[in-house]
Amino acid sequence: METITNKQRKVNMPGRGMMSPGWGGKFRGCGYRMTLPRQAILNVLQKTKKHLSAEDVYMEAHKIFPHLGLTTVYRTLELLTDMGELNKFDFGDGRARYELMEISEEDHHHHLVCTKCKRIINYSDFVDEELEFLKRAEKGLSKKYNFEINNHIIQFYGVCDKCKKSK
Amino acid sequence: METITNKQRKVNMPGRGMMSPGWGGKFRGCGYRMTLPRQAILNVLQKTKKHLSAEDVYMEAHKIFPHLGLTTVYRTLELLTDMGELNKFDFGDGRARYELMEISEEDHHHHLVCTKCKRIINYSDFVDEELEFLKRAEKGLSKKYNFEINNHIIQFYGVCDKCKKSK
DNA sequence: AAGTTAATGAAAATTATTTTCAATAAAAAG
DNA sequence: CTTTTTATTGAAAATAATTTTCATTAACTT
Repeated sequence: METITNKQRKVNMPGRGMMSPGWGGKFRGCGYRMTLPRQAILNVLQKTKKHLSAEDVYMEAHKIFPHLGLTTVYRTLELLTDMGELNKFDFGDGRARYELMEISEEDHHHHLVCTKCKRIINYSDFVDEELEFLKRAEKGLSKKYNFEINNHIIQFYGVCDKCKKSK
Repeated sequence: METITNKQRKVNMPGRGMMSPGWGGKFRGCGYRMTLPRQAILNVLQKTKKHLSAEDVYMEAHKIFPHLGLTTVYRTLELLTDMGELNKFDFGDGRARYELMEISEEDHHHHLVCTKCKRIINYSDFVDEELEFLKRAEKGLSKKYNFEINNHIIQFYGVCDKCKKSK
């Protein structure tokens, strides 16, 4: 596990493999700056397929950039969410959970949430018919309510296989 | 605004008009008891079409049953949610919001959430095609993952009419 | 009417998240 | 490359929603 220090800054800057290019531009395009803490946080978000909480992100990013503070994690997650680059979820366990858009998009899925054990199952079945439905709904809704739709969430709640068996 | 006192208990018990019959039975069927605080809370939930927070419910129910405590509101809302009688939502404003299943069902709708002003628009368009999609998804998912689906959430996030205009 | 036990409310505790503010470091300017 | 500007940072304190504790009360049972 390599850590990022200030001296290594240029080596680890976007476009050199550690990071998909473009993040710096995205930030700067919105008037923000690309910083080491933000890089570390993005690295963590890009490497996982899990739904991390702010604390989870902090623990992981802290390994790469030890000086990182939890506050900065919260701020960065909020920023990315506002920029539309990050999906924020509530699975009912009392903390927000996050997933990069980038990842949701290349692997379009929704969630089955077990209300007993809080397990999350990603599913990507029915994507075709779902996209069909979503496309029409979005078009119709944005017209009728003059509402600009940027994102959507579909979640099913119920009892998972394991919890059904352990009853 | 009438308040409920202990002396009025029998008068106000379910089945006498203040309350749709059956709540007492539902509670007892699950091993719980029908109590005055719960009646007051249910009254509030049944009278509104808004998405109330725990605090909202407390303020309203407190008018009917002044001895009520906020803790009891939280407990009752959790209980009803676990019983599958109440939908719990997170619209991103830092507090949970609730809506009786009873009401969601008789007026099936989903939500447009404005990420700028947090306004919630209920919509019930596309319900037919949606039901079609949901029915198939639920059947397929419950078979493939052996997941018992009890509920679902669909939310669209974006910018509402007013916020678009005030840009 | 008395007994059993779930439910209650006040206060304290917990916990995720936000705010404050002086110090730091990106990007811009010279 | 140095200086300037200003966004960003992290530690600590503050906030606010929700949960827990525990002695008391009141639903339902007998």
